[in-house]
Amino acid sequence: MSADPPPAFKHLFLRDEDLRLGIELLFYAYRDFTAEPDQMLEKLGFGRAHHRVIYFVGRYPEIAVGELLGILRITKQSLSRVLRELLRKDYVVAQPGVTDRRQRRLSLTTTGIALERQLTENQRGRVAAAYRAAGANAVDGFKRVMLGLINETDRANLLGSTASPLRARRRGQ
Amino acid sequence: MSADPPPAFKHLFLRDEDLRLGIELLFYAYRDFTAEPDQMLEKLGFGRAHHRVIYFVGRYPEIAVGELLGILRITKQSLSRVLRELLRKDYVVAQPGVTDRRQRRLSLTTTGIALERQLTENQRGRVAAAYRAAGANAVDGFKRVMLGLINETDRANLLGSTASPLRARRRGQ
DNA sequence: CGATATATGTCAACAACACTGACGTATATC
DNA sequence: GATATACGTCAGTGTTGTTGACATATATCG
Repeated sequence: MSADPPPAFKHLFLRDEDLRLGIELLFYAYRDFTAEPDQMLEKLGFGRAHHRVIYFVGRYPEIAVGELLGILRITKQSLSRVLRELLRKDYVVAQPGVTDRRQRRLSLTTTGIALERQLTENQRGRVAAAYRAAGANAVDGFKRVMLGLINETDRANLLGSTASPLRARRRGQ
Repeated sequence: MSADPPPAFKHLFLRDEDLRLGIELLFYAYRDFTAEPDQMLEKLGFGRAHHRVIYFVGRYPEIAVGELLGILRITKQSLSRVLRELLRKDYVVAQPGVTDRRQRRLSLTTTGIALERQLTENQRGRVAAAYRAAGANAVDGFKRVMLGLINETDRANLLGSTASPLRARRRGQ
């Protein structure tokens, strides 16, 4: 057991505790935020990766594969496995791009939309409850800090919320 | 393309966009928050799971295995693999509990503390930057919303920050 | 004291999801 | 026509999670 810090370092100590709290909030919030949707997905034979794809395809209809990769930051091989299932089971459809026919532009089917709604409902409810409990002022602060935690590239994109998904650099090959 | 919502639903629409933004902030923040430490860990032959163990053992020295499991919400078999490596490579030490000698109470070694610091430094810096950019008021709001996203059990525990890790129900067997 | 519960560990098998490397095809673009 | 881009596949591998079964030491209760 170490003694309390001398008064001169009190500020520094508090700041460190504060930063640790921030780190932990991220961990616990993400853990609890994903737990229930994960359980729902399990019953359908899907995993969290499927959720992410369904979510962002729902968010940006007609998104190109490359754009999706830029958001998820995974390799095309990883996406491929998940996406193939979603296409085969008719949750997602792909159609050639209009201006660039090499692209496969992804959208949710009616089934996909239903699933997306069901999955996201839980998270939406959780966010709504937290917003309500904290108040509008706190929500503003929440957003500002969260944006500060996110890399430049996507930060701008999230602010102009109607904007199209930014083309971020992909990983690997 | 659907038209703008009629004025009567404007509020509802904004609210929905707002909740979606909340969901996405969580995703992007967690993604970017873990990316750099993950890269560092990779060089040491460790993964994110190792980081989590090192972090929480550092946070709660002499933590019992069961308590750690309650925080991480994984099975003891999952923890075992990671913990064994950390013990073998002398990042973590275990000593029998004083009052209950069945327990193995975990602490970081000097090496472990050094690694923890190195790993967390990045995240601490990220949080510090976000806090600084957003301002003290926003930080308060951030904490309140984040706490609202976390399940009851751990919420109380996070507020009294000097408290010992709560004994949460474990999963599986 | 003996029965039972608890804290922890191990072995084994399996699944989800990430990665690298290599290579193929169609379409754009210079 | 050459080259770059968007995308896809096959194959192999590693980390991290899961279940199920079983073992050991210590605590606790009747």
